[in-house]
Order: sequence, then structure tokens, then C-alpha cells
Amino acid sequence: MKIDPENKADLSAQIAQAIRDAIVSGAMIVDERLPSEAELSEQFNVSRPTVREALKRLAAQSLIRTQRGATGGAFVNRLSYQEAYGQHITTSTLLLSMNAVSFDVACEARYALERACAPLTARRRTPDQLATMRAEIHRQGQPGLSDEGFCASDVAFHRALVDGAANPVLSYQLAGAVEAMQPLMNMITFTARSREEIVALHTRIADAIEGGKAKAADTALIELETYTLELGRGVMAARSALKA
Amino acid sequence: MKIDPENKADLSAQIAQAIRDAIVSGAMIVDERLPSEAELSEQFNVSRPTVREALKRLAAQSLIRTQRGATGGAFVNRLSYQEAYGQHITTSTLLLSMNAVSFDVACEARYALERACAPLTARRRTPDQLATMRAEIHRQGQPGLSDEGFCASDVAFHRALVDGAANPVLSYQLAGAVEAMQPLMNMITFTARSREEIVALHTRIADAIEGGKAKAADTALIELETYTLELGRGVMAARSALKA
DNA sequence: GCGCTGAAAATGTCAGACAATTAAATGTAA
DNA sequence: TTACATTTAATTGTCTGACATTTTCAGCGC
Repeated sequence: MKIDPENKADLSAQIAQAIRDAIVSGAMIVDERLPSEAELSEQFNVSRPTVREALKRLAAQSLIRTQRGATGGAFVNRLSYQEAYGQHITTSTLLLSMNAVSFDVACEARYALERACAPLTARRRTPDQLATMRAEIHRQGQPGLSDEGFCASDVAFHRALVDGAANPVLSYQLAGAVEAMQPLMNMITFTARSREEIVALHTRIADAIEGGKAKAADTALIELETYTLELGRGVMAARSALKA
Repeated sequence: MKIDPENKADLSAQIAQAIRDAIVSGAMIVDERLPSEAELSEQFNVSRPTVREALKRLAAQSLIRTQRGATGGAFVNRLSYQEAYGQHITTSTLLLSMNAVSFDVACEARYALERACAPLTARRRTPDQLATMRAEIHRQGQPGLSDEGFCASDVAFHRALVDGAANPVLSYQLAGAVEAMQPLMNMITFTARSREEIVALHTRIADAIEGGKAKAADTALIELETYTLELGRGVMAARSALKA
């Protein structure tokens, strides 16, 4: 791990990569303590600030955690689902916003993934998750709800749908797709008419999930995708008309 | 952005968060230059090393890039698909290896997601992607191939399947699921018999994709999932027997 | 045995300096 | 005037050394 060849990259980046490799490869296990900053700077033959920059890089990816005090130091961190969710969502959101991803492409990806969950959810959903879905549907029907509130509720509904599959890995993978869509969805102005339509489709989905009817859930999701796409295209058309 | 309240977290973490918020919220746009390290240390009223630690945190997430020289500095980075892939795969791999995720759960997630791609791939795959799939199948049939080589080829085959959907967002989301499974798959010893079976299923998938037959591809994927699960369970059983 | 105290170890922060790199400004010669 | 070489300035990268803060633990007195 102490290799440090004659390349021109930042020393802190090289050191971070060396330690990252050790962790990812399994050479360092969870909760194992890294050498102290002073020891690392000797090992790599660099100064302490340089080592610290490397450690901060790893901390930013939740690969290590640090602890002050006598028995403190840097420890290999067990990456929790929650931390992984957070990073995945941040990355996904930026990827979408920075690369001019079209509404259509993002929408297609999201619904393709959600439809992959639906059959599992129909089999495994808990009463609790179903109750969450119903509660969010009810909230979406409230007249005073803002567009942002409607979007947030929409995300919560779909999160419950995804979590109902009772597969944390699937939930993690889909968190990015569902949550990253929110900024795009927030651009839509939901009329009373469109809210009604969406609530009706959500209700059909919840009913299908409750009855264990995977096929019906799939059909409703396809219709919801089509309708969402329609709304999105309306916004895009209005935008380009505004430009001209 | 220059808020820095009296909390007890690391200054570098607070500063990184402040800048991250500015980027994610869109207050700073792509390729915009951040103030120089000296200016930032004045703004936040901290020393330059502290600012640098904060910047390295952001660099680790590919949110900024730095450039030396007269017109250098830190710039908001356009997150490329490639960078996002890399981060997603690292995170997914660690999540799986550090949280004792069972083979079954990971496998279910992976195939659920791949099956979501298959119908799109059947419609859109390019001749090139189909050729890649065929080439990997051929490679998997070579007698001298090591288990690691077989796994790598398997990943390449499935990557081609995913990329065939021609939806970069979908490819990005699935990269984590497919690649992160590789370490788990590497634990499997592939006998000549099991390789034959897998190659046969891969061929059925490729044929279905070539013929635009989404349903047939789906069926073959389900069978492949069942078979993979069977192989994985064999390994797990052998493992627990070894322990006892 | 119990509680207090201080040493020790580690990270967090700061100040100042120098090195390396890069682009622009400047100067010089054809 | 143009082309090229040189200088200069701005900026990040790195080092040294120091001090502050936090935390554990051993030693001490009672």
C-alpha cells in the first residue's frame, strides 16, 4: 500500500487512492484503525497536511471516520445504507441537472425501474407501507397543497412503493432515480385537473398493490408514465415558446 | 453562502457543505470559478489549510476540479457520466461487501433491474451492441478461461445488454447493480457444466434481443436468475459447512 | 476502592514560507 | 508590425512548526 510512483498527480490524491484501494480490496476491514497522521506522513514521506488532505477525501466518500483523543484516529467506516443513499442521490441529482438530461430520458429510466419493483411490492408490502401510500394519496388530494408539496408527496408515495419490495439494495439503487427526478418534476405546474388524474392513477396502483395484482400495477404505472411524460412535454413546449 | 454558525463540526466539513449546497442548489453554475483559496480563507475566517481540506472533500466527489497557474483555481465541475459511474460503482461495491448483503438479495435486485432494461434493449440495441454480446458469449465458451475471466466477460455481456436500452440514466443506475455483484460472483467456481448452461441462456437472451422479442428475453433472464441463485446457494452452503 | 489530576496521544487549526505551474504582460529583434 | 523570448504575477501544491482541543488512562492521595 505504500507505493507512490513518480507520477505527476497530486500527492494527496495518490495517497487517498492507495488507501481507498486497500479498503475496497478488503485489505483493510471495517473498524480497523489506520495509522496516525504522523505515521502516515512518515510512511508516504510527505507532510502531515498532505496526509490530512488525503484523509478528508476519503471522509467525503464516507470511507473513513475520524475520532479525536488518545485512542482516536481514522477508522474504516461501515458504509450504511443511509450514507450510501445520500451520496447516490446527490450524484444522481447533479448528473441530471448538469448534463441537460431530457425529461423524457429521466422519466423513462425512472418508470422502468419502478415497474421492476412493482411485482415484488405486490407480494411483500407491509400494511404500514400500504398505509403510507394511502396517506400520501390523501395528502395529494388536499386543495391547499402547493406544487412543491405535491411533488414531495409524490416522491414519498413512490418511495413507499419501492421500499415495499423489501429489498434494500433495490431501494438504494432506485433512490437515485426517484429523488433525482424531483427537481425536474418541480418545474411542472400541477393543475387541479392533472392532480386529479395523478391521484386516480396512484389509487389504482395502491389498489393493485393491496390486492397483490402485479399486472394491474404495471399497467397503471405505464399509464402514469405516459401521463407524466405528457405533462413534462407541455412544460418543455411552453419553455421553448417563451424563448422564441 | 458565508454562513458559519457556532456548531461543533469540523470547519472544513462545514465549509465543504456550504459550497456543496451552493453547487447543488444551482447558485454556482458549471465551470464557474470559486474564489481563490486565500479569498475563501478570508471569507470564512479560517486558515488556508482548512479551506484546502474542504476543497479536497469536494474534489473527492468530483464536484470541483482544480487547476494550477495564473488563471487557475477551483471550478465547478460538470459531473460526467463516467465519473458518476465510477463513484456509484465504488459506493455500491462497498455497500454490498460491508453490510453482509446476502447473495439472494443482491441477485434479486440485479435481475429485477436488468429485466426492466430488456424490453427497451430489444427495441433499440445497435448492431454493435449485439456484436459485443455475441463476442462475450463466444469468449465464455473458451476452455482455458479462468473463473475471474468468465465473471468479467459476464459483466461485459450484461453491460452491453443494459447499454442497449440507449438510456444513459438507466445505464448509470444499473452500473452499480451489475458491477457491484462481480465480487460476489467471483466467489463462485464455474464448472464446465455450469458455464455451458450460462452460455446457453446468454445465447437465448441475445437471440431474443436480436429478434426484438422482449417476452422471450424476459423469460430467459428469469431462468438465468434462478440458475445464478442456485449456484450462489451452493457456494453459501459449502461455506457454512466449512465453518462447522 | 474511589475520585481527582495530569500526562500522553491523537486530531483540529493556524501562520508563514517556499516550490511549481501557468497565463499574461512586457520587452526585444527581425 | 510581427514573432519570439523573458519577466512577472497569480494560484495551487507542499512543507515546517507550532498551538488548541479532545479523550483516555495511569498514578496519586484519601
